[in-house]
Amino acid sequence: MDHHDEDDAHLSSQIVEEEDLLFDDGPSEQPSLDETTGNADIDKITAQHSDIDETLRVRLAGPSTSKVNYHALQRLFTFIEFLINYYFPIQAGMDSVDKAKVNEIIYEVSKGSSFFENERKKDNAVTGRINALLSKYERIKNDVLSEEFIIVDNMIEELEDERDLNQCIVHIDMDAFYASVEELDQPHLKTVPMVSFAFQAVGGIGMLCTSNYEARKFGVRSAMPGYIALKLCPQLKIVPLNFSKYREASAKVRSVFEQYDPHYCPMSLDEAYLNITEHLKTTNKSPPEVVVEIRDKIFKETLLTASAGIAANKMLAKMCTDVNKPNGQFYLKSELADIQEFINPLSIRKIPGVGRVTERVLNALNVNTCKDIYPQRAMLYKLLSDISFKFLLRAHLGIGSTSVDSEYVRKSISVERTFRSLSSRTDLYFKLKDIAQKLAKDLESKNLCGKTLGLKIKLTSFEVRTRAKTLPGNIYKQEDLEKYASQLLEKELPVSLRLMGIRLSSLCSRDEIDQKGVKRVGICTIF
DNA sequence: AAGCGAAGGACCC
DNA sequence: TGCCAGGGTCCTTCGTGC
Repeated sequence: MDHHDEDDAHLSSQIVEEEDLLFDDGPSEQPSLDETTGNADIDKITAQHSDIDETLRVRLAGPSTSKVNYHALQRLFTFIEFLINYYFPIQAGMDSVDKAKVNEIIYEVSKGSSFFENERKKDNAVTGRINALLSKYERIKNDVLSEEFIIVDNMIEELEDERDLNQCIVHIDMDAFYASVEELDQPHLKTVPMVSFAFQAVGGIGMLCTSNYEARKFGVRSAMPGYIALKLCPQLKIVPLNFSKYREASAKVRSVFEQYDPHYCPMSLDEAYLNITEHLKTTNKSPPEVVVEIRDKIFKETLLTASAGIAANKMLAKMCTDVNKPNGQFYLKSELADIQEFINPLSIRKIPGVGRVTERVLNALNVNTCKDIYPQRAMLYKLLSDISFKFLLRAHLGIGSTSVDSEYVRKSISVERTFRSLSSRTDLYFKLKDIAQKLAKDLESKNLCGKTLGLKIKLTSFEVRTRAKTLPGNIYKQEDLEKYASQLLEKELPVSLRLMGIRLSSLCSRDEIDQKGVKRVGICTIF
């Protein structure tokens, strides 16, 4: 019916509804021990408490020399950070959890697995990146950088021109959406730890997609493998996913959004941005009053609660949603002073787009909160790429996009599947055929074809490889997908895989091409 | 010199 | 027993070829 329906196909494929917070602070944050402890073997950490305590005492005593070895300091820092996370992790929604025990269990269960080893490898790579940055930093840290300060300050002036304080943007996020929908149908689930699952690719109960608040008390979260969740909470009630129900609930929620902003932008089944500037002109209500009204309507329609953030742009609105979650909202006035006051104390991790890795990198450069960006701006300008630096600067200034619209242009389409480890040629090609078939079906339903074909494989070791080939013309048929993907796979053999995927990009509508797969170009576009 | 394709990652939901 | 998804976007780096 309305333009939003077209998005449903891609949005409904979204499985995980929440951020994967737990594992961020788990064993993937592998420490690299400093020279005194020899190597980076995490297994020794629990076994060497006395050594660790010694190191910890040294660290807590502060730097005793004026000459700082940043290389060693970084390793030490990572290590201490790991220790703190390991024993006292800060995790949202886990106030009543025995955090140490949770991480202990996760660590014990994951230890030694291929996944774990791969995470360790990735983490070491990040540490290498950080060390490279730090040695660059070492070279410039005593420079005055007056030129850079001037450049950056000019940049800030330019960015200020982008600032638009005249829009009222709302970010709305449903609370524990899938779990809450399940609780509507089965009220007894409200009082017990419960999760929904999907992906039984490799047997067992697969990956969790949502958890209710009871389950979170045990440290159980979405995007956690089921067997770990059961270790954390043996009485965990597991229910199957029921997408049609979530879509139904989502449609009701969206009908409310529609009333306040016909161009609202859905980000997933349970999340959307609205621009209520126009709506505000039709009422005497203040922005927060309007949002209360929206959330009330959502509740009346669905019996589900939502949280919201109200601010001058999308970035700020999203950050505001976090403040009073669940079932709450936060209004950030569109005044420069209020925005600065709000942004400054926040951890850089709260910036949408700053994840686990970027946080580590920035922390290593002494940037922990958004406030820290400003005094370090000249150094950051020298160390980071132009794009990354401007991204950070915008975040610090609280400048973000105010464009809310539901237009969505797909750039790529793909299908990937995980399975039990496979290595025989026959098995591999059989899987490839299956995946090509699924992709061909999706292409059919969306009337798309594309020119660049990509193969993705994940080895049994969890190493991921992607191979791509841009073809002379557009393809969409299963046989073609299979043919070109096979050529790419052939070069990788022999391998033992746990995942295969095919992606098609450089897309265009099938209506726009002739029989040879060549895109038709309108004559008038040439002249 | 600019542009593009390919490969690898970070991040988001 | 057995051991961590899938669908996207965007950025960075590198290499080749006009």
